[in-house]
Amino acid sequence: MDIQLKRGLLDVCVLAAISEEDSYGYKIIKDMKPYLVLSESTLYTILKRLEAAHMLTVRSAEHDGRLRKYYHITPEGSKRIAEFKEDWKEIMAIYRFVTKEEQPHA
Amino acid sequence: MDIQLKRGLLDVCVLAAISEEDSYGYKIIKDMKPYLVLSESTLYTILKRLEAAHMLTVRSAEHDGRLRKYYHITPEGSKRIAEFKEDWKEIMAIYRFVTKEEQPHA
DNA sequence: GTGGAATACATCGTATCGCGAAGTATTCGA
DNA sequence: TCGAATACTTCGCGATACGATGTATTCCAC
Repeated sequence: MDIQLKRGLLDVCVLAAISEEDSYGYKIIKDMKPYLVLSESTLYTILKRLEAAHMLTVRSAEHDGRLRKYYHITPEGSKRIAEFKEDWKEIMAIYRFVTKEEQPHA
Repeated sequence: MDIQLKRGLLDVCVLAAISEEDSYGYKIIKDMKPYLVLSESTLYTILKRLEAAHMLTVRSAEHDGRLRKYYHITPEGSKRIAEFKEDWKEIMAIYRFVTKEEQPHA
C-alpha cells in the first residue's frame, strides 16, 4: 500500500491499539499487523511522539526478567481518536471527488 | 484537518482534478479548494513529481498574453487512481479497527 | 492613469516523518 | 548450543508539505 496513505492513520491506529487495554511495543505491532504493517523504529518514534503530546503515558514493568514498557491512553488520546472520526467525513468527501462518485456537478 | 491525513490524498486528488479535462495550476487549486486546501508551492511540487512519474504531461499555452501550463493525465495517471481505489479497501479496514466498528473480536 | 488585487508560475529552506540498519539483551525451543 | 523470538533503542536518509519570497501580467475600482 502507498506509504503516504498510511501516514495519517498511523498515530491514531497506535492509539486504537492501546485504547481497550494497556499494551507494549511488540504486541502493538502484532495487533496492528493484519491492518497495517509498521517497523519497530517507526512504532517507537510514534510512541514517543504521542507521549510528548500527552496522548499516552508510559509505565515500565518487568515480565519474565525482561523489561516491558506498557502504554496507557489518556483522555487526550481518546479525544484524538474522536477528532479523527470527525475528519473522516472530509476524507470521504475527498474520496468521492477522486473516484467521481455522486459528484454534484461543480 | 490533520496534515498527515491529507498526504496520501494529495497526489491522487490532483490527478482527479485534471482527469476530466486538462487544467492548469491556479484552476486546480480552486477546483480542489472545497475538498482540500493546498498552497501553490505544494501544488507545483506535486505536479513536477507526477510529471517525473509519467502520470501527467505538460503543455504550455498562451492565454491573454500570459503563459499557462496545461496538465494532461496519462494512462499511468489513471492507473494510479485505480490503484487508489484498491488501496481504499485496506484503508476502510483500518478505519474500522480505529473506530472499533464491527471488529471480529481478535 | 494608478495602484492593488487577482492570476500564474517558480524556487528555497525548514520541519516532520517513516523506516532501514544496526545494536543490546533476554528467553525459549529444537 | 545456537538461532529464533521477544523487547527496546538510536542514527541517518529520503520524501514531502508548506511558508516565504520573487517575478510578471491583467483587470478593475477609484
